[in-house]
Amino acid sequence: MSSRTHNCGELNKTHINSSVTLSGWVNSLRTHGKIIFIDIRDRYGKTQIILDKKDLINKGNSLSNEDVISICGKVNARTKDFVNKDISTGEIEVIANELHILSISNPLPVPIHDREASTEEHRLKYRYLELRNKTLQDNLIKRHNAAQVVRNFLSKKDFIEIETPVLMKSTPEGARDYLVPSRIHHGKFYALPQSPQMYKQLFMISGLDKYFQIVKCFRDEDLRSDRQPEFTQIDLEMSFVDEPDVRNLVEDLITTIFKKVNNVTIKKPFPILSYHDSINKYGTEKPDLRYKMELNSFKEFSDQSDFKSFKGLKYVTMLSVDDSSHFSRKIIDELDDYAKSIGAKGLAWMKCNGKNLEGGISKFFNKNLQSKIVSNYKLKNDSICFIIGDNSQLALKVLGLVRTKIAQMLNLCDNTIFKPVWIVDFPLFEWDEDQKRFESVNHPFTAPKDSDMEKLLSSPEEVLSKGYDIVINGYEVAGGSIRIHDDKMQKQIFEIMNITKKEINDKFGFFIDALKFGTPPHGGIAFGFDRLVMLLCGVNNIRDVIAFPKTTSASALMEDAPNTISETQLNDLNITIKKNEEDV
RNA sequence: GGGGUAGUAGUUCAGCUGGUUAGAACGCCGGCCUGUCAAGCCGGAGGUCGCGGGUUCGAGUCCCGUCUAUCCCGCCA
Repeated sequence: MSSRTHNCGELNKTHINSSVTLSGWVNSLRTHGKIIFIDIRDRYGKTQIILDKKDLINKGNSLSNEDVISICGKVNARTKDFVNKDISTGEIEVIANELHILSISNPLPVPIHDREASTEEHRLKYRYLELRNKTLQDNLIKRHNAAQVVRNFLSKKDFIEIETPVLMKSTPEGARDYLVPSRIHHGKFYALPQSPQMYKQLFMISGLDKYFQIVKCFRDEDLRSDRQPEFTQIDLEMSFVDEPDVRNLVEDLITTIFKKVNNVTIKKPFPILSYHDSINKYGTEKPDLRYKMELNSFKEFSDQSDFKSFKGLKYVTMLSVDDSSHFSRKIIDELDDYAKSIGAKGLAWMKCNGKNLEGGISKFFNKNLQSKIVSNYKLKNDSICFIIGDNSQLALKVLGLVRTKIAQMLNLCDNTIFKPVWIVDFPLFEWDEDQKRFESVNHPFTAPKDSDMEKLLSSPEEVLSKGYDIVINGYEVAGGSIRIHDDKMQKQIFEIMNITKKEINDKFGFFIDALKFGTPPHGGIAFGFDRLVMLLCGVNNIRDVIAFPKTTSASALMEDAPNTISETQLNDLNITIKKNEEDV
């Protein structure tokens, strides 16, 4: 009775006069007294059903949207005037002989066909209903397709997918771990993996020279529109490779995914940008190259001006935009507020009027200096310059974010265009002022550049790494490195990071031991799979490509997680919950 | 931890400088209707204005606090 001969999206002229059974949801209902139209829907499409027999009409009058029904009937050609070009089955309709009501739906708390017409709070609470929405279903189908392409592509290249533990050891470096208390070992905890980093390197030591996995990872940090606490990586590692080998493979993989899933051709090889250049030209290590608008050092000119706020500052950077007509005083003020909200002292500006500058801080620059600026930066007539100065790289960072904001304002972000870029030559370490020690920029297993080995002890801050990120349209889509495969070097890196011998031994001893038993040179990369799917779907929110996402406070509104647990459960784990001061 | 935005019917919103009984659309319930496809027409039900304080003769509206969602900064090796 509830079986179906066809889905709701496949009937067409070739099926005319056949007897069919369709099952699905009542998408909409149009009652006309002696005839009722029902659009029946499943994930494949919609089909119009006709009820014109008395007993069926009685039954049909009791239906409402989202009831689940099954109908048997005959496929009928629609006359020309009644063809519906908007749906795949629009040339036919099914005249019902039988109508079975399989399930009655309550009125819905969220509309299904218009996702915008409902707050996210509601949509997440009733996510299973929102997932009836076609766009969201299409996103999940695209996600599936991308995963299939990855598995096929890598399998053909002799990679094998191996699962790694989800309950692992907590390590001190990196993001905050999600922790799982042990029942058997009171007072001890497992950590959920931030990535399977050490396991995949151990596979290389095992001789499983090409590994990959599509795997959930967990980081207990605050969320963003492109960041969830649990997320999926395409993780891969290979032996006997150097940077170009990994880059070639990854470029092949990415172009294959975009071709097969979206039928988009991306040119190879991808451009390569050093970390240093990326920061100086775009103020970020994840530049969006769909638009140009590069940052320029302005220090040379600001130092000569009478503008005291900028004089002698270490970083003064300038961004020029061609058409100043988009920038009313109100818009400039908004950009200024934005720059201030993210840490700048302010956003200075000047407009180019032929050979001279006007408005904003232009009065602090004499005419001679003004024309030098115009010719030096080849400023176009009617362009506008935005300038930020600071004694730290914050100036670059903020102007980089202003650049992104302006691009959004000017609609320069076309989601059907994909501009990948490799970011390379990262520093190996950065100085952590709070902890007064060096920390890894990537992770502590990243190899230093061969040419920088001598500087490792004398000036660690100058050492570059064999790390690489791939950025597409301003999203960090993948990151990886060539790893250290020498135990002494690995130990040395931990020592430079001022991790005590005991801690190295406790946390990483097993791993450094493993490196001693014949470790091939190896390297790899991990993709943020959710972000990749975001790009494929043309959306800018990670929740739109995850079936059951978390909110920005890391809770699940539908099932209400996280939740409190019973005394019994706590007792099993030998855990007591501390009372807040206010509660006492 | 910090900043911005939002919270009024099942849903999305309106509600002016504080002033009778808080409105609309969609949805829901009842009725009419043989060609609609966001069907149409008539009628009806539906509200602790997120929560807690305060100011006031009077608060959806003003003030303070708080919660939730969202965007951003910090954070995310």
